[in-house]
Amino acid sequence: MTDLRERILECALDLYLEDGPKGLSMRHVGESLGVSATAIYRHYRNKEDLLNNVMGEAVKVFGSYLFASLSGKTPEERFNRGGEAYLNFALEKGKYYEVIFMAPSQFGAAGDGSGLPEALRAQSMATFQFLVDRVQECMESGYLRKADAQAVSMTIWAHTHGLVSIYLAKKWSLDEAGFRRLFRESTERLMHGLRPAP
Amino acid sequence: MTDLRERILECALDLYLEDGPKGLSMRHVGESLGVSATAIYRHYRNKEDLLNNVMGEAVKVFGSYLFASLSGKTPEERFNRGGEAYLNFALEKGKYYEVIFMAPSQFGAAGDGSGLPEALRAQSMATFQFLVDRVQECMESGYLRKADAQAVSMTIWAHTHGLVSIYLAKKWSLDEAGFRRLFRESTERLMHGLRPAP
DNA sequence: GTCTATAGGTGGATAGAC
DNA sequence: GTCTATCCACCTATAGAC
Repeated sequence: MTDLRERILECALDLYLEDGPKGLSMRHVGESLGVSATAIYRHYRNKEDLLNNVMGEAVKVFGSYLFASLSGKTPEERFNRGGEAYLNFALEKGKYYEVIFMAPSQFGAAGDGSGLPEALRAQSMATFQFLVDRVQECMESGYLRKADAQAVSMTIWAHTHGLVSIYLAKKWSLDEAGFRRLFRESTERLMHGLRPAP
Repeated sequence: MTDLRERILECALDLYLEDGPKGLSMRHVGESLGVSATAIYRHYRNKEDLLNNVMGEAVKVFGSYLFASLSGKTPEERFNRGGEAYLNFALEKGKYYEVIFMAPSQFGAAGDGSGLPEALRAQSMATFQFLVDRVQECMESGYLRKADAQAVSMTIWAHTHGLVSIYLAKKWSLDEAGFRRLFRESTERLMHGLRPAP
């Protein structure tokens, strides 16, 4: 039996994604786990604290995926490993992906000053800067055609996020293997236009 | 003073996007509009009916945007007008865009057999087929390089949806004019790699 | 068509027993 | 640490007056 604290986090994530912040209920979490609702308060101060921990965990896990790709030896390798890390995170931790990148505009902000939506925004920006850095060094190494690295990064991120979010929203009937193939082919199609002319 | 029925729909849309299906409350809608909650039941059977009407309206409006682009005389024109229609819909009816294309995986399905999430899925598929048709005829006319029209369409939709959804989630600090420019430039960058070699 | 009153349900959070 | 009991707030929906 894993730690109750962790199981609460997992269950809260599911409820949050099903019905939004208002759909996450301490009682329901408790029922799902076979404990009373009040037991949760020994592990999390209140509902807001629980929700913040869900989002914080998502951000932490995503960071660990992306960070690993920095071990690549060349700009190309770091770029490609970064892309794979992003894909792996999306497929292995799809629910965390939804929390970080697919929440509707106001979703959960609630104006309560909890400050976590701000952390999510910061996370997105840091992720984007990571991509810009990879693109920049690939332009210097000649792997990508020289251009505005920021603008090219936007194109790449848009394409990547678009693929992943449409897949996670189940708007394509594809299994995971099929999606991995689509992801690679589509990315290759895009990158083909971004590399130096032969 | 516009029709109360319409104002209810608008208000319900806002509440839905802020807090999800559970965050939409008849009482709150009523308060926002200065009427009692029960007044709403003269216009909508119940909460589910109200929510279904919100989504149905979104789908209807989107269809009207897209349909207009069919008036183009050539494949290129229909393709480009379709892209503009999509962008205009996203910018002029951003909240409807979120309802149709940005709802998290389970959001609102609720297993209640209401059948509307199914209609949304159908709408996405119809939209995608519309794009495939445009791409197909552009390949035949020579505007696009011949290739698997379905696969190329996925790349294009992913890029387009990615741009729009990141913008609507306010993950880029851009005003509308800036985003329109970004959209055009980024699309041009992508299309450049999809057109026949000179 | 819109109101008030009301029934019946769900939810957050605390107090205090064990 | 987890429970039961409890309080109060908010929700959907209906009945019936106006």
